[in-house]
Amino acid sequence: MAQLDDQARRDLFRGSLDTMVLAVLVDGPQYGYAIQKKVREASGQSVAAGSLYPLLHRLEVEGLVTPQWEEGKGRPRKWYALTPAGQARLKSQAADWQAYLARLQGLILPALRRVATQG
Amino acid sequence: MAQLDDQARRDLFRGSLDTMVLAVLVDGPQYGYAIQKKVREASGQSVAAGSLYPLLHRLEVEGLVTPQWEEGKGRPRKWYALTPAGQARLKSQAADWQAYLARLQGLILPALRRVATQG
DNA sequence: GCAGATATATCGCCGATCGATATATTGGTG
DNA sequence: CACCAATATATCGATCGGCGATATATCTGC
Repeated sequence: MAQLDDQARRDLFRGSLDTMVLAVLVDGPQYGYAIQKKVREASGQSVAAGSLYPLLHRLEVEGLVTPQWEEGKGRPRKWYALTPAGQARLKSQAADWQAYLARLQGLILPALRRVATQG
Repeated sequence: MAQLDDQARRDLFRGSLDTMVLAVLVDGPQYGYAIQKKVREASGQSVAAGSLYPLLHRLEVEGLVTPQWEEGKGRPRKWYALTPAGQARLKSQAADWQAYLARLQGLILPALRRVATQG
């Protein structure tokens, strides 16, 4: 992927970051820092800590995830687990996302082909 | 597609509306109201006029589209044509979008399958 | 005359994402 | 020991795009 300018990178995540985080949690509880790395690996884009932690707080307030502090060595970790409501949300949100993508592809893919032959 | 709440619709568009509008213009110049309808048909989501017209002005300021007033019966129409810069932008932006999508699918599709079997 | 579709435009509000910053612990290097 | 990088969570203000509301104007049909 080409290097995106700041605004484009910002806007790419909009609409999909919530879903990505919920999707990461399907395989079991994760803590913020690990989620950040997983999202980065999956998307190829860095998520700012200033985006992720407020997002996790929002998901918690909505009852989609539940936190669990882990005391141990180093800075304590806050593990987040998907609630049943979170699973339901992921299901509908990811389904909506798929439907939206399918429609967009019907517009963008032909446009890409046309512009490739023109310019 | 299920009915998206306001915030979800806002965020979905935020990362793709520019690209959609540029894609619509690949097939030739269009005026705002017609673009609005085409985007609605393509995406299944309504674009607010208060989103579209400022967006067209931004694209114009960036030199990605050029306007042309059409005098005639009824309210005059402002036709927008894709510039070479606009074509180039569409090309790179749509390509970035494709790459990003491909990566996301690798995360979200397995998650959807897992959550479907769980709950 | 009046409602509704067509058509463009602007305004202030909202909120997600960001970079910067703070805080704290651990491990490695000089 | 001092210092830095990585790990780890958190908050703040700035930014900026999409939104609903509103304004304006023309045409058609009732």
